Amino acid sequence: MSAIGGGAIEWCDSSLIVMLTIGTLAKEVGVNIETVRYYERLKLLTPTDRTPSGYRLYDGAALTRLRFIKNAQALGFTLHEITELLNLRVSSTARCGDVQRKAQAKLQHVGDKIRDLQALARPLRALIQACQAGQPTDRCPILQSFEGARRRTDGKRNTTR
Amino acid sequence: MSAIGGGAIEWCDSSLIVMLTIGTLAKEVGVNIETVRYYERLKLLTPTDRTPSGYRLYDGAALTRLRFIKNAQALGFTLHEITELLNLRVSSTARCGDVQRKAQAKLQHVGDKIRDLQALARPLRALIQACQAGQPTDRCPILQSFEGARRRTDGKRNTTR
DNA sequence: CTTGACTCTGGACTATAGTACAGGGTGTAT
DNA sequence: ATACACCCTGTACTATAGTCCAGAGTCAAG
Repeated sequence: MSAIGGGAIEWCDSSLIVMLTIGTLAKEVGVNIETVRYYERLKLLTPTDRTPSGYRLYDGAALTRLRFIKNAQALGFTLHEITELLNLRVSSTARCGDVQRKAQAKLQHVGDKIRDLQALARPLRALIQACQAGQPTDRCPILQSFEGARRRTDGKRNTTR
Repeated sequence: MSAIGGGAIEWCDSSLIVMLTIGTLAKEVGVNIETVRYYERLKLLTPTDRTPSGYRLYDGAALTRLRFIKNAQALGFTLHEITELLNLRVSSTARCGDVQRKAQAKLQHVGDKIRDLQALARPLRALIQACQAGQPTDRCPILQSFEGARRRTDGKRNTTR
């Protein structure tokens, strides 16, 4: 069916490693090939290796990373924020207090999102119930989801520009 | 301080109603004035009324609606999806089965997001703990968040084009 | 040794979600 | 009556996140 096909097999210091070409990787995750190259431009996903002729090769870690990116994106994180998330790790070089602060901020952010989504789920359930009972609910019930004080945790929309 | 100022007051069938000008509304929610006008172009937020000279006027419902839009957006919904959410209601005209199907799909979508965010929170907490214990965790721990079968609930990325 | 599916680079194009004017009118405090 | 902060329409520009394409090279099968 294809010339290079499923997974190119490489011999690498006495262990068998399956490497994927860009097309296979993209199909596996369900994204466009161009998107993968775009992420490379952004330094978000670098090929594990290249063939002598210049073809990009990706290993399982790259696959996981690409899947992570698409998932985090569906949760409302920008590619920039995803880069930050992926760089969060306690390395010998990174300052620990720094990592901890960033991780805590992200955790707060994630917690806020979860609460907001739960708030959104409630009127949706109520709407489904009202449907079953045949009661019309004209004034849109979804609107009441996020009542009360506004947090604005994420410091976007900075007017200083 | 300002010419038109806080909230214009209007007398409307024997009840006092505070109407906001576009600038006040925008400041209240923390968005740009142009954004409000942009949402109007998209038919997402129509002014409640206009002054004789053509100034847009907004009531409390418009304020709630704008806040909802900004919140839903922070949760990863597109303006198009938000329009759909806001149109979800059981009206005399809307077919109930239809509304129920859409609401159920949205609820599923919301549930998936909550689960994914919870999955993302776990390694963040683990990272903070590892930090406190002073253990380096080189291979990025966040990556393991979304392991297992991929859902792809939202039918984006349709290759038929 | 050609054919077809695949890949490369570099640049142009698109959609979404705003932002930023320009040129002009409105409203009110001094 | 004029200054100043606000509003109007319309058009152009920006950032983010892709997506498409041209022209050329690569790889495996027939």
